Amino acid sequence: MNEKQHTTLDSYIHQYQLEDLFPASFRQHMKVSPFEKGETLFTAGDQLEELYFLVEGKIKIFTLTPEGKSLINRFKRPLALIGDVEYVKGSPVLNSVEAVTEGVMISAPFSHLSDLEKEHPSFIRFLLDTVAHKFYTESHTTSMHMLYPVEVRLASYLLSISSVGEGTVFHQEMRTSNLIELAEWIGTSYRHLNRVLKKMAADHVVERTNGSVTIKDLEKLRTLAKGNIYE
Amino acid sequence: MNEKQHTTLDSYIHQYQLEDLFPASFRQHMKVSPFEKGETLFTAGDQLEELYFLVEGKIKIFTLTPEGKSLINRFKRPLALIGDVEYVKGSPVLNSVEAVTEGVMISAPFSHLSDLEKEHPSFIRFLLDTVAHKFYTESHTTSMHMLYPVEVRLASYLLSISSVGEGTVFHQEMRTSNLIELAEWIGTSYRHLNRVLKKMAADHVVERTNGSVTIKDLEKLRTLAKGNIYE
DNA sequence: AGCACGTTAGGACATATGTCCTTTCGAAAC
DNA sequence: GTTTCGAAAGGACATATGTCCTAACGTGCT
Repeated sequence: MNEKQHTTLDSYIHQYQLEDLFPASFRQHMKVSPFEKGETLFTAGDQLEELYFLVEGKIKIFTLTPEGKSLINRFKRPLALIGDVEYVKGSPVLNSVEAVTEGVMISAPFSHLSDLEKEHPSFIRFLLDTVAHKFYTESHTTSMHMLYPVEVRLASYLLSISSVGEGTVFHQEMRTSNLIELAEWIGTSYRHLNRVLKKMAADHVVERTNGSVTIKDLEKLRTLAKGNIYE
Repeated sequence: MNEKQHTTLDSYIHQYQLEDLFPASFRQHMKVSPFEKGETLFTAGDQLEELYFLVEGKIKIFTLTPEGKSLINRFKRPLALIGDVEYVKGSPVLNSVEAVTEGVMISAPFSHLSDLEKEHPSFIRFLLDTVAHKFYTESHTTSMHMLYPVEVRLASYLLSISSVGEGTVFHQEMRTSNLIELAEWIGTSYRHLNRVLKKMAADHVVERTNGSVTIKDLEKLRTLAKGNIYE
């Protein structure tokens, strides 16, 4: 590892307060890997050899069926772990991962992590916290996806991205880069998403202008979401 | 704790090889709790105080919506943990739990588990393994539920309960106690399940006699399942 | 301007799935 | 044997969602 990389690694570790997790002696095993927008980072079925930390950029985790359908499981921003479950279970990659923006990951080989576990049990606790949280949110969204129609899910999504300060409504745009992606995230077809959006627009819940969607009536949205919200 | 309970607790711990996890000194904090068939064990939103181990019987984990719909997340048989994620995250119970049969759970208070963590780090590793596995299966079934129609899910289910010895097909009955429960498990309405079953029967994939379903053509079933299988 | 391309928007139709209701059926109770 | 009751089976209809296709639109490029 060259000097530049070393410096970068340390600064990321400092930035995210990972000093306790990775003692200085361990960092020699770690790597810094930048990635480009749109790049395929991992493919379902891959056998991982390292645990990755997303420290910059945005990625999406998704499932692809043999028939070509895709379902976005979640988006991730720093600080996020990739490969934690795979490390623990020793199983192949469950979902594919793609870069939504450019970014950076730092990584540590599985082979050295088992040593780290022994010397720093806090690392196991860290993994446990991470995986438990993943399970919690996954379980929550699953129930929602299974039990409510697209309209409710869309309303929940819109609520979750509208940062509502006390009473003041900031009309926000969607965070997904486009409607196709949003459809994959909500778990429906683009066509159907469009249909539901049109209905919401007709009911003055949202407004569509120039391909962007703006929230008009937060209260109606809350009613539609039936108390559900993403994450 | 009386003598009887003590003996019972020890025998369960022995049976499931939990000796290393719970040193003798810790066992005084543990309880044995039998439960009846149909009993509601936990309700979503409860605040848990103990970690439970299912050591006998069968339970189901499910979600209830305010509208009364229910979705079965999974069935569990010994040895299974309940409350692991809640313990780690300190959050209220995510899903309701009901006893399918009578059974027994043993439990340990959260308050003492943090001590156990310090003295026996292997306990954390045990939790991590458990939660990682839960996440893995949850994620798998989620994708399947979102991406495939009921017919595929039903075929997968039937495959997963048909223990197929080399070439020999054991025509098995379903493990869910009835079709209503099966519908909740697959994530559809009873009516629709019935419809799909009828179609499968018409195609000679299964046979329905006296309310029980028998697998007739394993190969066709495999084709229908498209390589998916539960768990 | 004119073209290329990805995104947005929506019509027409097919399919998947849900809701409500009625009938049948078999086991258990009387 | 008759009654009772929950589960099985399915008809009729409504709704949710998917598929295929076409058109409009905006942005960047030539």
